[in-house]
Amino acid sequence: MVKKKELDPEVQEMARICKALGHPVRVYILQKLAARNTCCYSGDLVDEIPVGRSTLSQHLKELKFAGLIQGEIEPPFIKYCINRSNWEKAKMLFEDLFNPEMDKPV
Amino acid sequence: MVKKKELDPEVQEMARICKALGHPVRVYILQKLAARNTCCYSGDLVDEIPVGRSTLSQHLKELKFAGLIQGEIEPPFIKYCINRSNWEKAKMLFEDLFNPEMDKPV
DNA sequence: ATAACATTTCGTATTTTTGCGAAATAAAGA
DNA sequence: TCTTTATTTCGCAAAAATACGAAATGTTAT
Repeated sequence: MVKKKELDPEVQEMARICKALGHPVRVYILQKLAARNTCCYSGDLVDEIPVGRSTLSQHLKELKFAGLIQGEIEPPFIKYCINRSNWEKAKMLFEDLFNPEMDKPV
Repeated sequence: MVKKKELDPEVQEMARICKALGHPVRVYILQKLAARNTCCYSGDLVDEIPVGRSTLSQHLKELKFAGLIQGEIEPPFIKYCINRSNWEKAKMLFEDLFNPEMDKPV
């Protein structure tokens, strides 16, 4: 009898990351940062994304809290970029999900 | 001036999939189905997951709606398994996100 | 037909997420 | 110091997600 009361921490972590990715604005930001391997500024993003400044700020905050991006102050801006180490961890989690070893016990 | 009013459909799709993955129970189910390349039944799952039957049913419904799983009736049960074609599509979306071509235009 | 079983839908309550504008913060320049 | 600029926090409202038990649905077995 596998009467679990809580799900595996790895499962929790995966869900946490996916939740952070679960909004078009946040996907857009991550896609941009990941693809160009560069950084961006809140002020630039607000011209490309259909949300107000404060809302965008909240999305950035969430991505930061989830560990997927990091921001450093570069006056007069705040420069955001991918948090590489966590990004790699997330990448591996997704790779495990989509390319699992098929020989697990029943 | 790239004054977008709506984000790219691909971005929307990605967010939709991530949202479906953004809950521990749903991650658990998908992980199980993907890893063992097999099917499962609502009645079995309810013993491993700390939620009630109706709640589990809703999560399954959401995964089905998102296209990630499919259910077929196999009386007296309903057998759920991965929707392989959509699963491959999702896999590719994540691969693109994590392994982007770095030579995109600025 | 009716009883038993597996699962879903319904109604509802609680919590979380999303979004905005106004006000706050912080730093740079006049 | 007083603006200006860039961004965040606050306070709030609206919408969506989560969870549950009760009732409904549909199927199999008696």
